Amino acid sequence: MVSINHVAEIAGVSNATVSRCINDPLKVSKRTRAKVQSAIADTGYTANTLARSFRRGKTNMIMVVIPSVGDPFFTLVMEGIRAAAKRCGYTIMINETQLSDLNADEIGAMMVSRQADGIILLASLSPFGNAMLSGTSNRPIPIVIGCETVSSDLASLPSVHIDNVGAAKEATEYLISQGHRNVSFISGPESSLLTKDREYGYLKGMLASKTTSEYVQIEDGGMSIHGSAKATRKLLSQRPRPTAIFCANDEMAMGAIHEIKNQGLSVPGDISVIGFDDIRYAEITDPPLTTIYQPAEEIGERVFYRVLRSIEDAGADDDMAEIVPHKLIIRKSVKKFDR
Amino acid sequence: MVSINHVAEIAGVSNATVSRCINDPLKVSKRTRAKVQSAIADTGYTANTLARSFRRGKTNMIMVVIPSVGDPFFTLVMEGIRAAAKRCGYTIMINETQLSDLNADEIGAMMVSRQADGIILLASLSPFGNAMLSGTSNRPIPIVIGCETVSSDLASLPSVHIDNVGAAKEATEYLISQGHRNVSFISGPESSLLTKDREYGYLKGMLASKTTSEYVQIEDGGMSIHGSAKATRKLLSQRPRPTAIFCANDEMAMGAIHEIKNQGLSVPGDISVIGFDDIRYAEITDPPLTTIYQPAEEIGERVFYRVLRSIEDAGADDDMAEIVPHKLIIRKSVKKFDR
DNA sequence: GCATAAAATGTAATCGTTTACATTTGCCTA
DNA sequence: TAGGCAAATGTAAACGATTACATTTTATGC
Repeated sequence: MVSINHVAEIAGVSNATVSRCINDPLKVSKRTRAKVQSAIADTGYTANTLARSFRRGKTNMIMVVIPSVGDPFFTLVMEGIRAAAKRCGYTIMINETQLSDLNADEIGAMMVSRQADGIILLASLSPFGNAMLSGTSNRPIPIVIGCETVSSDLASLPSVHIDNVGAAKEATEYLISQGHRNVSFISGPESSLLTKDREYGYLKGMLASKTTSEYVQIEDGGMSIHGSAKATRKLLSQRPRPTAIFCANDEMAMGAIHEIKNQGLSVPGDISVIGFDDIRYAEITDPPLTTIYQPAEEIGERVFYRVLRSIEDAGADDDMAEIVPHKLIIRKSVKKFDR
Repeated sequence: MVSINHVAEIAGVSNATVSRCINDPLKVSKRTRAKVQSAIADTGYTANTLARSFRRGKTNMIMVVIPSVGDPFFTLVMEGIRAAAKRCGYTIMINETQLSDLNADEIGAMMVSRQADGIILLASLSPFGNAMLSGTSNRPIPIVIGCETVSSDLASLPSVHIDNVGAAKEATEYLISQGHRNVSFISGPESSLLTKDREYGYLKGMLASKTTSEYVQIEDGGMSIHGSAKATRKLLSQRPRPTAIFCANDEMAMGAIHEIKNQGLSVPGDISVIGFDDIRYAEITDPPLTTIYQPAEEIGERVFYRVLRSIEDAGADDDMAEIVPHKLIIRKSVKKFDR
């Protein structure tokens, strides 16, 4: 591969001049600049990014960790991140890390590998205790959590997300306001703290109502269609049967609706369903899904600027959670329950 | 940050010894190894990946370019890639590049930036002519295309995909075998060559039948739910109305089904719908979607090994297209048409 | 105990950039 | 035209790892 030195030789200047030509063209005279530029064109030279990042100690890359490519929720979050990153001259790299693999050590390793200037974590981080994460001071590179929450026991990290507890409580209260008493919740895996928050919100909502506690029922739907279908099957076999099911995300709501119909029941005729996230499929499910909207694009944008600020001014690092507003979107999957 | 030299100093050895301790521990005596290891533990040293990759001229990373995070089709492809990469000690980085932005120059820039040892392109590459791509010899790093196809006019690239033309023809023929004559096709944007192949397969299928040419009808659905809904609206307003709609992917089929129902028609009662890809939602649409299955995970695996082979043995580079088998999955969105 | 081979370690160059500092060139003014 | 200053360029030292080669230490056989 052709290096800066080849170019320098061909142009008849020193490598420093070539470097300046690229990074600070005004510092070199018009005449030499022309020479260098033609040498670059002739050789087809392109800078070795690795060498440059190494020398500069800066990659101008932000790494985004997501649990799964193919999760429709991330489309808009990424759009927000990408747009902001582009404006600021940063490149985005995505690292897909299955929820199960994700632990503090791995994230620590990423942070320390210096391959990115900052990390955006669109996933939860359960098994804490890694020193790297505990204080703002000893993090090699800044990290900000988006959408998810963070356990506050051992450590906290800067984050941008909605009030998951409040939103879930709101959804539950909506069901109750529609006359439902026997409302079940389909939850995700333990590892997702966000899901636990939503579960907690559900419990708070149920508690606030005058529902008897026997109606409070939580099944694990594993954040997947099939898991949710299975959980739904179990819920539907109970007597008395729930009249409404609240799912911790839309994907599971889709699974629940499918299973309910499969059993010959109707949504919302027999069972009402409510989801969470407002992914793009929510409006085309049959019936269209009532759900909680998250301002995904805005979260993406904010989370990026948050990382950026920490990169540019290490002192600006803080551990605050930034809460953005959510919204209950009423469609057709919930019906008044009157009996 | 603590470098290898700090560690060396603390352990009382040379940096070369520390390096050997890390990369080839058997080459250093037990006693010094212990000293070095405790020095590493004390200092919390971790190697600077950038420096290492730069020096070695190898990053052990493969970059996967996908048009959109949040496209459910990629889940399984990525799973295949990731599993294979893990086995082989490679890290996967994902670069989300919107279809519209994707051009040969950008890919060329990536190739040349040396930030990855190879590229997997899960997207098409339309505006050709970049020298970087034309011959196997002058590609800085190997690139393999997965799922998509490549225009063969100006250049060709190694690839792994199904026979899109054949599969689309098969789907069309299936509809015709069910008695349909007036079959429309909802296509994607020009930039996706894969879509064009499917369109071509549709045309071949229609041609092979005795359908009158007035029944051949193609609408652009832009690969999105809304685009497809709009295209469907247009198709449904025609007289005679199509009795079946074949969509270039499942997402668009979901949009089509939604729109058909919206108009008070039934699927498959009034209109049959067939999709493409067999994403995870295909079996829970209402009705479950008849579609073409792609062995996504296998494609991911193969495409990875293909890149790997080129990395390890530059001579092994070839421009062959590897065709994997597809399969028509019959569910409930197509009904016999008898009149 | 000595010669010799093998194992362990050290020395220093190297990868391709950037950049502080030194030097040269060009220009202007007195 | 000398002197002085600014602009342009060059020189060489980093950055942090790896590694070919040189050197030292250890082990082995007689």
